[in-house]
Amino acid sequence: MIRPGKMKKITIYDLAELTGVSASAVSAILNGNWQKRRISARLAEKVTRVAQEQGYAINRQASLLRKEKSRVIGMIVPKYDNRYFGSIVEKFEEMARERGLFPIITCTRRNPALELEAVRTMLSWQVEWVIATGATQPDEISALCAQAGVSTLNLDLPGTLAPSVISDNYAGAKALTECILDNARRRFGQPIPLTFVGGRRHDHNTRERLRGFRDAHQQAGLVVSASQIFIDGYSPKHVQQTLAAFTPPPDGADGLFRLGPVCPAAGARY
Amino acid sequence: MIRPGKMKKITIYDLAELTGVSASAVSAILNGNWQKRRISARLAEKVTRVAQEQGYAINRQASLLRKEKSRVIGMIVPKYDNRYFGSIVEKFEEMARERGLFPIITCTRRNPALELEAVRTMLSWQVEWVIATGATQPDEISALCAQAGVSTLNLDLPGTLAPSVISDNYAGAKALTECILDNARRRFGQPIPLTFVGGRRHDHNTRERLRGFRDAHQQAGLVVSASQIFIDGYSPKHVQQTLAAFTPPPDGADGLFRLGPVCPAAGARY
DNA sequence: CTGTTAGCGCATTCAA
DNA sequence: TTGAATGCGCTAACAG
Repeated sequence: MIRPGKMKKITIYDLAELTGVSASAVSAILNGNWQKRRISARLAEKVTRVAQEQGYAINRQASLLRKEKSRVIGMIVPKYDNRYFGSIVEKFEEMARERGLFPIITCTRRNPALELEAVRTMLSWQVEWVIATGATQPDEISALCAQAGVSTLNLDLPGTLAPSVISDNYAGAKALTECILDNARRRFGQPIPLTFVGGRRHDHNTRERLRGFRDAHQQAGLVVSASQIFIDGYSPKHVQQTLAAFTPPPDGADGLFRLGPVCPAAGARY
Repeated sequence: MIRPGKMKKITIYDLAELTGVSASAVSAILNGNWQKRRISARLAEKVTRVAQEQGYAINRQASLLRKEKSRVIGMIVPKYDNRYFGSIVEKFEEMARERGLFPIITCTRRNPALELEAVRTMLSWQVEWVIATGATQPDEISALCAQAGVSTLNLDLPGTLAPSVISDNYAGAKALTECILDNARRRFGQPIPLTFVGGRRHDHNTRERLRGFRDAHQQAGLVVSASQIFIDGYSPKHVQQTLAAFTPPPDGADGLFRLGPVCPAAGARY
């Protein structure tokens, strides 16, 4: 078991002393601009080797303080514990790394206050961009970031102050509903209205899905009554409660499905 | 649509000028030690208000450069896109926040090189602790961190250089196997050997689960042959290939299950 | 080719 | 009660 002592962290000055070069030369070499400064390859190699040996790690704080660009990109996301957002986050991280950016991600649990706090924290870390995924208050976030000269992008839920990238929840829900209604018709000889469970009443995606659900019914000549709509949140607990209290209406509407998020990463399958 | 201009970020010096106080007083006030410096409440209130109005956000880089503790904690994790690790990450973030720590998380995809690169990056961000979750090379990570005076902890996969927190995969797999063998005996009147699919050959957890699997068979008087063991990785693709090529052995071993991770967050259910 | 210098924004002495 | 001075580690400009 290693007992990490309070060893002072090694700096470019230590490296300079160890190699007999100036600190600025060490900095240039370690940043890869040694050719620009026409430093000899032999020297560059030596410094690099010593840095390696000493386990030198640049101090990002000091480096960023001096530079004007941070190359830090932030993302807020409602949940990690979720295939949809999990894959978004994983891909985001990969893409950021590919572009030489440092991603910082915060899970904000659909909590408006937490979202803003997380964004404020990101701003204090000098992020250059913020991706707000499934944010409950995308415009508040954009406004806060704009104040600091930081660009924002909305993902999954749209806002009005920044570009938004969203799935077509309307078309997805409509296509899915049509498909199930068709199946029901084939099986039972008549169209049977379905029941809508899950989502959040003020959530853009839920509204879009509900709209698709309604339109598909209407198209099939069916009427959707309020008793077929259960919008009580996404959590399994809420849905379970809804289902426990559920009694199929007498008119035969016993088709039941839960409409969850459509996952673009996996490709939409209906 | 907001067009974020290149507005210069506001600093404590700007705030000092705006309020007619010195920068050091602003710093003290914004950090909550204004009473320690016996600054008048009225002044403190004024500075706080102006800071709010101007949307001031402390520059963490500068702040951390000056202080000796960063209160940054790092976690590496193999996958986000996974209920098990997703819930670990979410909880980790929550607990870090509760303690006033700033969590940075990196998804390393069970890639040893990526793991070390991620840890090096974390060190350059001055993390004070690193949690290595499901790391393929926990000891390399611990050594690297120890060199920088950073403490490590292994989660899910054990190491020898740092404390390790792991699930009891042996007991879990044994109990599960026993249960299925018992069911099979009840149903078919005789014990039928099972087939083990998934996992990684050099993975501690896989070995433990396999050990439990074997011991449960032995206890039931069954012999486990190599043809019953398919350890080809965790990815669905690999498992699918294995299953496609799978032909039940003639001795009746057609019981088949996939042994995945045990999820402590959800409670182990057998 | 290489070293010296001057901040980046902040927190912490120390002096007033 | 308060402000001026200092330096954290690094990079960029400039002077050799």
